[in-house]
Amino acid sequence: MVRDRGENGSSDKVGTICRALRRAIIEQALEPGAKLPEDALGERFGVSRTIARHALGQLAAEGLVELRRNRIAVVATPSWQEARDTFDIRIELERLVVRQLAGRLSKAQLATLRGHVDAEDAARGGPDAVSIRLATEFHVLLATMTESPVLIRYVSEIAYRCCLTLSLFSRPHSSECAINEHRLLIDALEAGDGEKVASLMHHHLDSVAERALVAQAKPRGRDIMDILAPYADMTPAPAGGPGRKRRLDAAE
Amino acid sequence: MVRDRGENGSSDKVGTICRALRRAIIEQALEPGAKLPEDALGERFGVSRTIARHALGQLAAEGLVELRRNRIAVVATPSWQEARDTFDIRIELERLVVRQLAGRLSKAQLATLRGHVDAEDAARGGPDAVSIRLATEFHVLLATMTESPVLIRYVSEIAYRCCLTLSLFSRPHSSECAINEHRLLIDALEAGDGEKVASLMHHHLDSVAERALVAQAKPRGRDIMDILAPYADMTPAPAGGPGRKRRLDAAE
DNA sequence: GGCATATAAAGTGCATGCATGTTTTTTGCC
DNA sequence: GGCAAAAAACATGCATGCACTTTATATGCC
Repeated sequence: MVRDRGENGSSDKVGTICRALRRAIIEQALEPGAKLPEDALGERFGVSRTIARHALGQLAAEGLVELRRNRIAVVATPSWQEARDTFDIRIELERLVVRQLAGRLSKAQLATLRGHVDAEDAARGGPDAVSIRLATEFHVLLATMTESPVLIRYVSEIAYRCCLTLSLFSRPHSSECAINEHRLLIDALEAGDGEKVASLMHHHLDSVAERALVAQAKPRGRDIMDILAPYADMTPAPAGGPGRKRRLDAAE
Repeated sequence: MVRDRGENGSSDKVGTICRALRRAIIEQALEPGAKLPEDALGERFGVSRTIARHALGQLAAEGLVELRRNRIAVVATPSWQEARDTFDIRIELERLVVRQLAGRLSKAQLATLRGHVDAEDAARGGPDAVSIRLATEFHVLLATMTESPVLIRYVSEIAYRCCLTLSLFSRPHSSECAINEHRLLIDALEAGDGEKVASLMHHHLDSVAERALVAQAKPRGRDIMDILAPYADMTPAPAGGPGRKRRLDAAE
């Protein structure tokens, strides 16, 4: 019932593409700056450019994609400042979530949450991208339990944006402590002290942001100039030239 | 510079339509439930259905429009519960805004704000719709001064949704006190105590919501059954039949 | 050979057309 | 005249086509 209302409500084709792209983005299969040509998307998903275009529009409204007139759409590349601001908003929103949830979750819901954290635990050995996605989905799951469509939508949206940001700024993802914090959060929710759990959430998100955005004034390398700086004085090509697939994509 | 990034970034045609519709909605020129056929919009704005459709998609993403498959799009009709939730979110977001702004506004900015409130004052005699719009725009103006694109976007979006809600639930708009609260807010912002002004904002929005949503369990009449209840036992038609223009529109 | 310019390729911006589904009107029946 | 079914009108869902802009490639000049 409460479902949907995250997409636009239009067809399912647009929704499908949105979901697929969203997931690809937050799993870093599509890195920030990666090009998203309408034709390619259309062909890939078996629809016309019209639909692909519409999907890109939705994603742009969510802030996951950047649309520039007459230019190929690209995965959004939030600035450090935007990242910081986004986290600030997220903190307030998620404080609201847990305050509404404290002491009001059923046993089944608590079990669901703990199950999810177990999944996070299980994914610890695997690729970073999956860990980040699962961590994000934990928060979305929490929001879903408020059953407030508006809150669900905003938390999801902003959590995905934060996810994108994390993939941009923090390469060595340290999710171990985060997982533990998720467990503490669930316990506090069960105990039921609203302010206590709000404060826990605040510190949790604060430290996630901190771990990622440690006083880094610039993105860690999305800027082509930064990436190339160390190589600037190397000789043109170390003979391994021809086989190099032209696969830059991200960062143009 | 910081401008835009509220639309989608695509053409300007889509943006123009979005702006126009948004304004029409928050001024109640288009009431909740009003139909928005693609052809009509396209013709009105001199574009094809494709563009009108895209614009509707954007507005749906903002929650101002409801899109149902194969059905004419309509202006959103938020439920009472959604309205309450929306205001809760808004409170947190705007507390964030004023906390960031407290003591940091230039003289020019303070003057701009006071000028806006003067405009609100001047509009007191006029139509309710304009008062509501101006009050909403005051909050958007505040958000803009944070220069945080993310915050600006979310506050604007949610303020417009609240605006829509207000038009739905509170007919006798009592904006006089709100205007005064705006002045107090500005003074507190100038003084610079972040927590003080956050608390002021909290109470301001709380009372706005309260004035509008006073324990009303259902929308004040958007439901056709409610509207018709008092008339249910009247005779079919009091002879004034033929001339009645079929102008229901809202509430189908 | 290096750089500016011209040319081709690729991509978006947008309107139009047809298929399909929904709403209203008309028709037929009682 | 009142009601149910059929048909017309209406509206969306989507693909395709063309014009225009940007980007990549090739050409020509020095």
